[in-house]
This record gives sequence, C-alpha cells and structure tokens, in this order.
Amino acid sequence: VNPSPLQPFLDRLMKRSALNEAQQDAILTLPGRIEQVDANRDFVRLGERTEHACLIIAGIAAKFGQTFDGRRQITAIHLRGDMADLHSVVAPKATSALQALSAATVMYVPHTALRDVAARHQALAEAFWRDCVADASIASEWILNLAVRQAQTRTAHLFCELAARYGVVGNGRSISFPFPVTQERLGEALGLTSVHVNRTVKALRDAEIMDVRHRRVDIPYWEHARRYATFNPDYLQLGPSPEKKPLTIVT
Amino acid sequence: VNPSPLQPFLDRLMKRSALNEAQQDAILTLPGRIEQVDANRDFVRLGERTEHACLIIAGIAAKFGQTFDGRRQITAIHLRGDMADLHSVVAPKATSALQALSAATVMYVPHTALRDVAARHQALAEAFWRDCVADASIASEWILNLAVRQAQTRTAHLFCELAARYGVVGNGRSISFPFPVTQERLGEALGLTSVHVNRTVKALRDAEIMDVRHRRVDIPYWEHARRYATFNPDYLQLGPSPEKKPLTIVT
DNA sequence: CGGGGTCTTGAGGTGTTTCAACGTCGGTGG
DNA sequence: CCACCGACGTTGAAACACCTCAAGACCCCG
Repeated sequence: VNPSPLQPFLDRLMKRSALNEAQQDAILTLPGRIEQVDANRDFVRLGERTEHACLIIAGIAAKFGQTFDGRRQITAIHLRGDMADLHSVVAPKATSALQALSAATVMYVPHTALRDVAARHQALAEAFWRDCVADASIASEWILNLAVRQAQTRTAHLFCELAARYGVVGNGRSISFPFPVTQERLGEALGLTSVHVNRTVKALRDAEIMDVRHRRVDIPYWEHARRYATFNPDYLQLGPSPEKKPLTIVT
Repeated sequence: VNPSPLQPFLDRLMKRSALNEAQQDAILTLPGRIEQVDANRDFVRLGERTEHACLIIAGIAAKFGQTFDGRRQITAIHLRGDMADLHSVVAPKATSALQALSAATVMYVPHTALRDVAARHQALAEAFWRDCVADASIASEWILNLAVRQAQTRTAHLFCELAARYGVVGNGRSISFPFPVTQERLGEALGLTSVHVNRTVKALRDAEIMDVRHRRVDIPYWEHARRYATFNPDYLQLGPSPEKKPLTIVT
C-alpha cells in the first residue's frame, strides 16, 4: 500500500490538533500537482501572487528574506510534511521567497481546495490557523537565538530544533538526521559567514556536542547537546514532550 | 459619542481584511475586562494557560523571550489596536511573556467570545488567521533585521516599521510618534547593549536621520530615513502603500 | 535637596568578519 | 584511468563592530 504523499502533512497537523476521521480523510484527499525541484531553485518568488500552497514531501526548503543591497537571510527552514507557505491561503502575495536547499519534492495544493476543506470542517480551519501560529512561535525563537546566543550555542540550538521537528529525538541517546546543506547556506540561516560557520562546526565537533558533516548531523548525546544549547522544545508546540514519543527513523 | 475601545482593533483588522457591517459590529461588541497595567509589568507570564487574549488599547507592550541563563529578548512590539496574543485563541499555553513597556491599558477578551464570533462569521475567522500571519511576517523581517543589518540601520529599520504601523507615515515629510521606552529595553529589542544603543541613537541623531529622545521618535525626512534603513513596508501587509493613506496624528 | 533610575562617555577586550590562500572531493571528459 | 575543474571546506591574520566595565552627568520624583 502506497501511503498518500499527504500523510506526513496530516501527521504534522495531528501533532498539534485533534482531527476526526472525516477531517483526516479530507486532508488525505487534497488535490495537487507534484513536482521535483532542484537544489538552490526558487519555487516561490518574492512578490509573486500564488494560487497554491507548497507542501514539502521530500527534501529541505527554506524561506529567504533579503535586503536591497542583496544580503540574504533564511528566516525559516521547512522539512518534509511542512506546508511551507500555508499562510499564503490568507495572504497570497509572497513577502519572501521559498527555495529548495536540497533536491526536493513539492506538492502544490490549490488555495481553493484548502479554503474548501477549511469551510467544510471548522476543526481544519483551526488546525491551519494553529499551524501558522506555531510557525510564528518558531520565528520568535529564531529572533531570540540570533540576538542572545553566540555562534556555537546558536548553531547547536538550530540543530536541536531540527532534530525535534524531524521527530528523531527518542529514548536512544544517539541522534542522526540528514542535512544536505552547504556551510554557506547554513551561515545564511544562522546570521554568520561561511568561514565562521566552518570554525563553529569544527568547535562543536571537537567538543563532541554534534558532528555536522557529510550532509548529515550526528548528535552523540542528546541530553548533553540539549543542555549546551539550552534547548526547550515547548515553543514548537508539538504536544507532549517529544522524549516520550516513539523513535522515528529518518534516513 | 464615546468610541468603543475596540475601534482601533477593528481598524487594524480592516486594513488587512474586508468586513461587512454585521462582522464589524460583532467585533465592536466583543466583551472584555479593561485594566491599567504599570510599565514593566508582565500581564501574561511564560508558560501560563490563558482564557483571554490581550488587546492593547493604549501604551506599548512587548513579547519577551528568554534563555535559561536569564538573557531576555523582545521578539515583538505591540501598539494600540494590536491584539497582542490573538494566537492564544488556538494555542492558549503562552510560549513567551507579555510585558507593558510603558503604562498601558489592556482589554482582556475571552477566547470563548473570539471563538464564538469566528464560528458565526467565517470572514472573521479568516481575518484573525490573517492577522496572525501578518505577525509572523513581521517576525520574519525581525530575523532579517537582526541577522543582516548592523546597529544603525537596524535601529532605523525598527523605527521605520513602528512609524508605518502607527500610521503616521503621511504625505508630510516630518514624522513623530511617542516612544516611552528606555534605551535598555530598546537594546533588548535590537539585540544590543544599552551602551551601544546610546551610541547608535546618537549617531542617527548626528546624521539627522532620526531623533530618539525624550520618550519620542522624530523623523525629519521620511524618505531619507526609509532609504537609509532600506525599509519596504510590504511585509506589514497593511494594504496599499501607507504613503497614500491620509495622515493620522498620534500624540 | 536628596536619590535612584537613566543617559552619556571612555578605554580595553572579544566574537565575528574580511580577505586571501590552499586543500579536498566528486564529477566529467580525454 | 587519470587529469582537470569547479564547488565546497579549511585555515591564518588583520580589521571591525559590538561588548564589558567603569565612572560621572542628568533628571524627574519624593
């Protein structure tokens, strides 16, 4: 049995909102066109008016902001299962671009379809709203992270967040997940130059906190990394503490 | 005739969403308890489960994040007319504290009442959702501002944003609005120490870009400041460019 | 007329950037 | 199969933005 490409999206919604069978079914039968997107390619451009929201089915994507003088900054990272611009349903004019960080599979779900299920199921309207609120909460934490932590703890905090969002934080101590992103781009997410990212990543490796290399992240002792980064997953609004959830393998 | 304390909130909603008379009326007749809050007092504490959302009727409030080692950061600033934690309707557990930056008047609107009007008027449910999305868009811009701009342009950008949100950006060149916030706290919003805020503010004054003093901000040449800060108000999602709107006086 | 909070200024220290060079790796074509 | 190439990663040294610490000035309120 081939699971729906929408299954990861439903899983994500259900970590934050309770949905009955009819509502779950409405999500799983959403229409949409599926496309492959090469790494480093924009699939939503700045200022564009879209008529569909982008569901990340595989790979990693990022939201980019930019200043007039051309400096870029990643303002959000989206993993498989994330509807990267669910907000576009109520604000179709893109205020930032979306780009694939790795080769990615994206499903374009028409706004009309999303509006339709939201109108038919109040619980879904609320679930969509709640998911946008969670994204805002993550953005707030990024503001905190950029402003108060310095390079090493800031970097550690980002990867703790990604581990928690991937759902790889289990009872096993050792954690690992794919991260096929260059140091240059990682710098654009952390507000650091690629040179400093390199030194920072090396320092984290030497300190045995985490190993960011070969397109992967390895965290040998989760509890150690969590404390080093002073990471508290509450802001992710993923329900009960992820430590209690069954371990999910991501390859 | 005494205008409803909810009028500024309705104005804010209508800058982003079209509402008919019945819907406008539903907003204006929302129930709620009104309270004075002293400067520097939390009116929502971290981790608290709330049963009402906080509408800022007068004064300035801020959302605070904090790390374990006690460093604080302002992750959002809220002006009169903002429902500071509208998101709490769908995520009642506060992931950050709300504090009055100046003496403020706050109206506590029960979640039940907000859910009720949202259920009765789909347009209101959408307007609430859209307002949360706009807050998220502002947070994204703050991430950009913290990561890529340095102290002077970063500070200038923040005040350009506040001017645009206050609605004081008119056809007149000179702009002025109240800002009764200490340099210490301004630093917590900008990710700078109060000492550096002081030097930065002085530099902006000497360059005649903006004068932040005496609990006010004065911007002598809006266009000049706008360009210096590379400020583009699109992300505020306040509809047509604010330059075209009639000048509003804020005292 | 104090006094506490806020603003101001100086001097030295630190984290990060900049610039520049070199190393490594995976793919491509001869 | 190896030479080449471009992208990415690594390292060093100097410059810079911002921080820290510290002292003094201002200013409103009691």
